[in-house]
Amino acid sequence: MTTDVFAVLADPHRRKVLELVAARERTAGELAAEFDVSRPAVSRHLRVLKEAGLVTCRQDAQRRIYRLDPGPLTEVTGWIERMSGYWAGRLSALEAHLDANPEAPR
Amino acid sequence: MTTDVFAVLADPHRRKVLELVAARERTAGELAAEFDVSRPAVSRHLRVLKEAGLVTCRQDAQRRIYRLDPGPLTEVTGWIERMSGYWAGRLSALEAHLDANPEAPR
DNA sequence: CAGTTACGTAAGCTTGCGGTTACATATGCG
DNA sequence: CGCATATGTAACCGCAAGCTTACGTAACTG
Repeated sequence: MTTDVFAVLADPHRRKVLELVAARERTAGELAAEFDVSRPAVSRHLRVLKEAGLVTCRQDAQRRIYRLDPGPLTEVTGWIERMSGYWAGRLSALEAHLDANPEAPR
Repeated sequence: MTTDVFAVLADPHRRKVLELVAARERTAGELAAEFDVSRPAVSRHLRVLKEAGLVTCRQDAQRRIYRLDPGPLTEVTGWIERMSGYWAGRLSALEAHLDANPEAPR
């Protein structure tokens, strides 16, 4: 089971599914109609998204209605923020260095 | 050439490279030493990262020194923010509906 | 210049992922 | 109950992605 959110987001079809369910919940059929690939393929993507916790699914008669759960996305934003944090720290170190060695003043 | 930032971030090795260069720039050899895979494998990851614009590379004698460029990450954060925006809109629509039909008041 | 260091590239192999077709399951309907 | 609708599962296939080994290429070093 692929539980890595980054890997799940790597597929454009899955990202489009998320965009679609972000606005309003949709049935599997409605979602499948938006893609050029076969319905089983979409069904697999939905399973992957569900396993990753990015969508939830409730049943209404024969239909399965999918809804976005943006929770796991915090793993991504958190990682990027940490990166940017380190990056900012590195930059300020560079600035300190440039301040101490002003050979190319702005 | 894979220019899709999401796909580039899908690989854990590449994410670790980014984490490593986020703190301070590193040579290809330093980076390779941090992984259990062969050096050519790391070299390929570096190429992918470079093509995606996530790292830059300058040469110092025989060494290649890699540095983070967080710029392309905005594509990811932007996408997630848009998602969250739609999500929030959907939520407020739900809230409006609940306000208009208060059959389960809080 | 010959040897070493530090990398990247090429070629080939393997595996995993996404796709399709065919089938199973479950619910509503007459 | 029998049929249609809606959807997931199974089995199989092809290809792209990542890994490895072997080799090519600069640049420093004595």
